[in-house]
Amino acid sequence: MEKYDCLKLENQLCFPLYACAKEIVRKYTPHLNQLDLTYTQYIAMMVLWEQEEVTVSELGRCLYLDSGTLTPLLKKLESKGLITRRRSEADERIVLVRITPEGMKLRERAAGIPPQIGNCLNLSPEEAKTMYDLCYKVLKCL
Amino acid sequence: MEKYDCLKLENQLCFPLYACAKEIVRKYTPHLNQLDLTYTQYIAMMVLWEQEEVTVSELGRCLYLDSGTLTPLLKKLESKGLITRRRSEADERIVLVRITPEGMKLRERAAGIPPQIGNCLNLSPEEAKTMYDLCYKVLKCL
DNA sequence: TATAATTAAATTGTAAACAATATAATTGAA
DNA sequence: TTCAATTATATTGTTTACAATTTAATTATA
Repeated sequence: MEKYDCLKLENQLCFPLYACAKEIVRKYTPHLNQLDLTYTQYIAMMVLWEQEEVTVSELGRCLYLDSGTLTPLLKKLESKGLITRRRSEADERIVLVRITPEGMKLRERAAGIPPQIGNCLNLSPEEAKTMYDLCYKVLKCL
Repeated sequence: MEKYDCLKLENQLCFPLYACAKEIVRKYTPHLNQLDLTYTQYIAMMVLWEQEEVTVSELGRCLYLDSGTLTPLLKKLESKGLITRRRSEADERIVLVRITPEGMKLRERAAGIPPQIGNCLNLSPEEAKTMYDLCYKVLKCL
């Protein structure tokens, strides 16, 4: 065990994780292009397909993103007519993000995507589950 | 099993992977700031600490990055004096990236970082190994 | 009640990422 | 040999990401 072994790319856990995430997102891209969505826009829509209205900060907690990322992204989704943004009347600091009927319609077409990605990952259901659990274990303790 | 279940964030494998990679990179940031490196610059340096000279495309294959990302990044590292860039004489299309003594010096300080990250991941060595293997399994089949 | 502290979003600035395209050098085929 | 394909890198344009800061609203405290 040499002094600098821990600096070898092949001994890193973070690097394959980083590369893997990046490459899977790239796999999504051609499918998402058909919906005119980027990956980040897509996961934001996922939250809204489940929950008609959320605040920007709730969305940020769900997606591990901050307002610096979300504000321009949400403006983009708004300009496409998929969501609306309005200040809460009860607390003017809060912006409420709501999905539009147009946005809800996309769900149908989006539902075809995950199975197609799943198929090309080459993992057994057990392996996928293991990976899923390990990711959340890391995320929980940051 | 409902029609849209596959669109729930909690049923995605890609999302936790994406979030996990992002959050770990964020963990690196304060340590890398002390070396005046970003994460991507850091993994590029990792390749060069192992291999004194590489072409841009070799580096891209190692890191799963293309010239659109690497060119500006390498110019940055060059401006910091950590690497040099020059065209190959045998084939003028190729750019050779070489680490400088200055760049080599950084290795010493960088060696302290991986252990600190490892400690806060909350994974057993076996879990880390499993995750590592699964990432590479996915990467291999893209 | 006045003011300090906190909170929520937005803004600014920098870097990363990549598709698409451009440029230039090299290789291959007619 | 000439010109078409290929290869390597660079450039352009868009989006992502985030730290740091700003603005505005709300809450807590003196």
